[in-house]
Order: sequence, then structure tokens, then C-alpha cells
Amino acid sequence: MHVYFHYRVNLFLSRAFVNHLRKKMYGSLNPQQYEAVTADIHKPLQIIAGPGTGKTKVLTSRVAYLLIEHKIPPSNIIVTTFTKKAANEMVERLQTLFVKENLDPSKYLKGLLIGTFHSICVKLLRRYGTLIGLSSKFKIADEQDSNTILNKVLTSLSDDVIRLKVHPSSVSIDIYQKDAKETDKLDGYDLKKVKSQISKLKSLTTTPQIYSATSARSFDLAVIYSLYQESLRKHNLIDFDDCLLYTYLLLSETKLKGVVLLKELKHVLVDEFQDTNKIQMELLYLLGRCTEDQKFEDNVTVVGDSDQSIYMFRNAVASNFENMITHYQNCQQITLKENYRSTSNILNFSEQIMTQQKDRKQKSLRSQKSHLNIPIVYVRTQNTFKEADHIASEIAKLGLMPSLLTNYNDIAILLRSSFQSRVIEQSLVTNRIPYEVVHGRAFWELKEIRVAMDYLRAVVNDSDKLAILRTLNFPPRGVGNKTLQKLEELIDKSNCSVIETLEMAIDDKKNGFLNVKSENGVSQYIDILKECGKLLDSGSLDCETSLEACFDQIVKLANLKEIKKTLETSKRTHDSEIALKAVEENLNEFKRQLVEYKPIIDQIITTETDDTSLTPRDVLSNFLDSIDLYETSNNENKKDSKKGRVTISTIHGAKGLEWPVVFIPGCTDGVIPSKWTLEDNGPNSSTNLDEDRRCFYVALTRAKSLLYLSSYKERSTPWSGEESNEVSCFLKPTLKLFQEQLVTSISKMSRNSWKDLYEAMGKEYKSVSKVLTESNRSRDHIVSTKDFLQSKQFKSPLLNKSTSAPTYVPDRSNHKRRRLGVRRRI
DNA sequence: CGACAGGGAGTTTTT
DNA sequence: CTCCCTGTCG
Repeated sequence: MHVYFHYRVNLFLSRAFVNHLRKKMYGSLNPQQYEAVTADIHKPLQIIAGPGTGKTKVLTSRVAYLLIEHKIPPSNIIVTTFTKKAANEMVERLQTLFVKENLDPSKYLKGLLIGTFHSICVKLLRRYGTLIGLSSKFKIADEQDSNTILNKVLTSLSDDVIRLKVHPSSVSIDIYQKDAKETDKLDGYDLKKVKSQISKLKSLTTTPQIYSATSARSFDLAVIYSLYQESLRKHNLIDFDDCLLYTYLLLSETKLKGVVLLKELKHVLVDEFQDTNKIQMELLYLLGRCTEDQKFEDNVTVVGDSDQSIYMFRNAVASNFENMITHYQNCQQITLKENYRSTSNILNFSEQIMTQQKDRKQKSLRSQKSHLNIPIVYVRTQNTFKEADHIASEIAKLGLMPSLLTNYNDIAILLRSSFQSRVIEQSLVTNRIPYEVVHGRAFWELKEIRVAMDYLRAVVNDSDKLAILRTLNFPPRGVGNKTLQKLEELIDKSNCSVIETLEMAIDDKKNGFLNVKSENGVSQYIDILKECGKLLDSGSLDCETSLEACFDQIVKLANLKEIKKTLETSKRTHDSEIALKAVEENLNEFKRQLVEYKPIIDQIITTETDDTSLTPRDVLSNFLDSIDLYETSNNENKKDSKKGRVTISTIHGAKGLEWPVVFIPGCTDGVIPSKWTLEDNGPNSSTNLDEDRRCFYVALTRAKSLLYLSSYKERSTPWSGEESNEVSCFLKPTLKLFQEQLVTSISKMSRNSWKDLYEAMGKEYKSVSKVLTESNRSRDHIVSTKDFLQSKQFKSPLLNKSTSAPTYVPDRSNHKRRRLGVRRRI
């Protein structure tokens, strides 16, 4: 009643205002977008949004529509995004939207539940996990933790289990090493394979109990799965997939009643729907049923594009689109067809590639830039060095064109695999082109980062057994493996915290539990932790400063900067200095992430946890969780230079992004599509090939104006000589069809194309002929790029001698500077 | 029992 | 080239 009244009054008072809003906020939407944003909110909705069709805009507007026009409280809405970055971006967009309309964003957004599926699930589990017997203090197992645990399970399997391998009614699943040796500790199991099978089971909502009760199962896998899960529980850990699995259990086992937070849930929105897996699909169905108000049942909106499904390897099922249609009888579907991103050449080219896939619905995207005719640049080079130099030289040329390119941020180089980056980075360095490698997990897997993480974990939680055992003797303090094992046994028996147990071991001199060397090592270690812990709790410093102080102290006391030296005592090349610097830079980057860490923009998610300042300890603990959820924000280092940097990223990392200029090197069989896909002759081979093709499609459709493709004939690998490679089988047929629209370099483009390029880039056309003549004078750009750039005749706005080296280069530790292909003249 | 040196194996994509 | 594992020395 009350609510109803309130609603009417508001509606009455502000009709004019709402109309005004409608015009302003939705005026920029095209008819299909508008339809999607304002579609019946009491029905399930699918929005099929091909590349560049304004997906984020539509999703954001729909959230705003729910908040403003339907007056749904933000805390009754859940939005799942693919990454934390995407979540932050949405919040930002919403904020600006509200600010523009003179509305207080915090009022409209406070309590909005937005984030990745995983982080939302963890939030629910922290609050309601006890309902399904989960400790509220659980931690998330990182990759290392779950590897250690699984490894232990596999090394201590009893003979009974091993005998199950050959049990006649056991379903055979490949979880074994290729050529197991007699002496193998893991009894012939392949840790990675086992892990991925367990992960697969979890993604299918299969618990160990369910799996063990299934008749068609692998007998030994069932046991291993149970043991693994048991061990996680003993450590008070949940792994990555468990975040979803436990939430699924929480919501499905009638316990739902206890989940107060979701009783008034009124809408669930899912971004990047094509990348959801089975359990996420099920979670969506469950979430749709949480509400106690029937009117709001099944109010879900999903957005995605099955052509961009590139996470099948992570158990994503693009057929969730069809699944959803069958699940709801009244599901509405709206397709967005206007493409605002790419020129029609790029769009047609990528569509042509996709027609190779069988059983695919043809897309009829319309380019809003169809009047522009800019060719696609394609070259086939002799080897990867030449390819890299070609890229550098083209970037340099772009930079020299009068007022065409004002910022390197407009350029991206997209790779299928991260190993491709090495050669390219070298060429960019030589040519003084600033770049930035967007690192996915790679950064967090660096030794120094992992160790720093473990120390932080040990400081923040004196019972983090795994982290403590890993750091206790790293760097070496005289506590060897034998002692570590003994200590672990002691810890497992003890009721005290891990650190207390260690202290007891030191004091227990009568039994001579530790030898002198070990004793010293352990007490030294405990001192380090105490010392650093003090800095966290001092209270006199503000949060950021104490976190920074704590981190610095860890680096200092644990001597983390010397890590590389510890690891390779023998090698003393002059490269060790470079390695040292790299370690230092990486640690600094990590520190920056720590100090600048913010949960999700401005903590719109403060709900009822009193935001009366979290202690440094809490913040640190949240930070560590967010890393385990792969939630770290990619650094946005825009401030350090007005000229920006070229982005180097994997295609997977480039999802949802766009650039005016995109390079896709390695359009070569073995890279795109990858070697593994090509060599696979199994039953899934064509499905896998399709996924690689979609990956290529995603890469192509990131480009707005200028698309560069290249393939190479040979790749020399340091330890296996030369490999020769065909042009990508995706590209071959299409190249012929598009012959007319291809050039080998921008210097071969026609005058009209140049004009179009300038227009596409939003710049006023300036004659480029002078630059081109000069550049053509030297016969071979590849050889002369560098000299050409340094010639005084043309001052590039983008290049100068002080261009700094890249901020961060992933583990470049010992790599010797190779002589670049540039030098091999004649 | 711990530190160290030398051999063998291995390279997708990541929430 | 670099990580991990194993065998030997102090």
C-alpha cells in the first residue's frame, strides 16, 4: 500500500520530468536498442548483440531504465559482468548518466549488486554460507593452493584406489600422463588433466556425492574428486569453481528461505552470456526464482553473441541461448543489427570468415561507416622477425602522417598466444615505440609476485598453512623439506594457529624437535611476520600508508628483490642486473595494485556492512580475495604519457574492447588456428576449430578503421630449429575473395582511401604524399625504419628520443637480446 | 638434513 | 630458455 502510494505520487509529480529524461537518456538509442532497453521487464529477455552494436550502452541503459522508470531499488538488481573491469566500466557509465541528469548517483546505485558471477557468489556465501555448513571465514584457494592439495591427494592414493583404474565397469576418462614411469609419484595421474575434469564436473553442478552415485563414472576420478574436496574443506578453502557450486547448492536446497538478501530480488542481468557455463545458467534460473513477489519472477535479461563465444575450453556453453528459450516459454529475443564500430570492409571480411562455420545463422550487420573504403593491410613475411618489423614500421609510418594519429592508445596488437609477443616487443623497443603488455594471469604467476602474495597472506592470517609452509624456507633459511614435512604434521594435529604451533615447536627444546639451524630459521621467519604485522595494526597511519609500509617491510626483510639471485646462484651474466630491475619493477607494480585497491568503484556495494573505515587488515584481506578471483583491475597507466602506448594483448584479453588500428600477426596455421586444434583429430576437432575461428572473428571485429593482418613462413624456436607454416586456413579462401580490398602497406593506399582513413579516424585530411614519397625513397622500409625515423626531415609528434622503455615486461629475466631480423641485410 | 648442480621435459586462450 | 626433479656433497 505504502509503496504503491509513493509510486503514484512520484509518477504524478514527475511525468514531465520523466519524459524529459526519456528523451535525453534514450534519444541516442536506435529503434532496436530502444526496444531492448524498454522491453517488458516482467519477461525473460535475450539481446543478441553482435560486435560493435552498442551492447554495453544497451545494458547500462536498461539498468537505468529499471532504476529510474520502474523505481526498482538498486539492491534488488543483480548485474553480472565478465570481468571486474567491465563492472567498473558499467558503474562509471551509470554514474555519469545520473550526474548528467542532476541525479545523485549514490542514491540510485547504492547496494546494486554488480560484479562477476564469482564475486557475487562469494558475497552471498560469506553471508549465507553457514546455511550449507560452510564456515563464514573460508578463503579462496588460488591456483597454487589447489595444485598443492590435489598433488597431495594424488601422491597419497592407496593401492585400492589405483586398482580402480583398471576396473572393468569404470568409464575411462583421460586423466593419465602420456608415458607414466614406474617411479612416478603421482601414480601415473596427470595433475592438470585431473584438475580440468574436476572443474568440468563442478561446472555441471555435479558434487562428489552425486558423481560417486552416478553409474557411468570413472571410478578412480570419483574417489580423487571426493578426497580433493575433503582436503579443501579441511583447509577451510573453497576453490574457484566452488564459489559457483556452493552458491548453487545454497539456492537450490530449499535453504533459499534463509537468503534474505535475495527475497526482494527483482531483476537479474547477465553480460557476455555466450561465455556462461551450465552452472551459471542454472544459477540464473534459480536467481530468477528468488523473489517472493510473483510479479518479478523470471525477470532476467541476458546480452551476448554466440559468434563471440571463445571460452568453451573453460566449459562455457554457447547453446545456453537455446537452452534459455526452451526453459522459458515466454522469452523475448531482440537482435541488434547496426554496427557502429567498423568500416564495411572490416565487417564484410569478418563475416566472410564466419561463413566457413557450418550451421551458423548468417549475420546481417549493417555498418554505419559503409561509405568509407579503407583497404585491409595484409602481408606474408619470411619469418616472425620480419613480421614484427613490418608492424613497427607501419606504426611508425602512421605516426608520421600529419595529424592522423595523436595517441598510441589508438593502436592494438592482438595475439592468439602470449609467446608471440617476444619478437614484437623487441622490434617495438628498437624502434622506440612505447607499448604496454596487458597481462592476464602471467603477471600473477611470476615467482616474485607469488612469494609476495604468500607473505601477505601469512601476515594477514596466522593460520594460512599453505602460504606459511611455502614461505617458511623461501628464501632459504635452513629449514629443509624434511623439517617442513614434520612441521606440517605437527600443524595438522595442533589446535592452535599455525604460527602458535611453530612457536611451540621452537620452545620444545627437550624433544629436540628442530635442529639448531631450523630453529633459527623458523624464529627468524616468525619475527618477519610479526614485524610486518605490526605495521598493519599500528593504527597511527592511514590505511594506504600502512599497507605500503607493510609491503615494503616484507620486500626488505624477506629480501624479495634478490629472488632471481637466489634462484640461479651460478649464473652471473650481466643480464642479472636486468633481471633485478625487472623484479623490482614487478614488485612495484604489485605494490601499486595493493595500495590503489578499491573493491568496486566507490564501494557502491556497501549495503549494511558499516563502512566505518575498514582496517588495513580487512582491506588487505579483501585485496587478496580479489586476486584469487582474478579480479584485479588492469592497470590504466594513461597518466604517464600523453602519447600513450600501443596495447599488446591476447585476443581473449581484448574481448569487448575496440581500437581504430588493430594488428593481428601470426595468421598462420599453428597459431590461428592453434597447433593443438589442427593436430586434434578427435570427435571434437571441428568444434574446436570453430572456436578458434570465432577467436579470430573476435580479433577482426575489434578494429574500427584500419585492420592489419600478417602471416609468416617460418618461425625459429630457440630449441627446435625452424618451423615452416602455411597461411591460416581461415584466411586463405577469404584472401582471394577480397583481393581487391587488400594492400601490403598503408603506403600503397590510394588517395581516396587516405581521405577515408582520415575521416574514419575523425581527423581532417592532410596531404600525405610528401611523407609517402620520402618513405618510399628508401626501398625497403623494414630495413630502414629506424634510420628513417631518426632523420630530421620529419618530426613525428609521437616519437622522440626520450621515449621511455615499457613499464613492465613479463619475466624478461635472462633473455639475451637477440639480433633483430633488421640486421640481416642483403 | 639442507644446499646446490646438472639433466630432462615442456609452450593456448583465463573467470 | 627455464622450470622441476633428482642425485650428490658438505
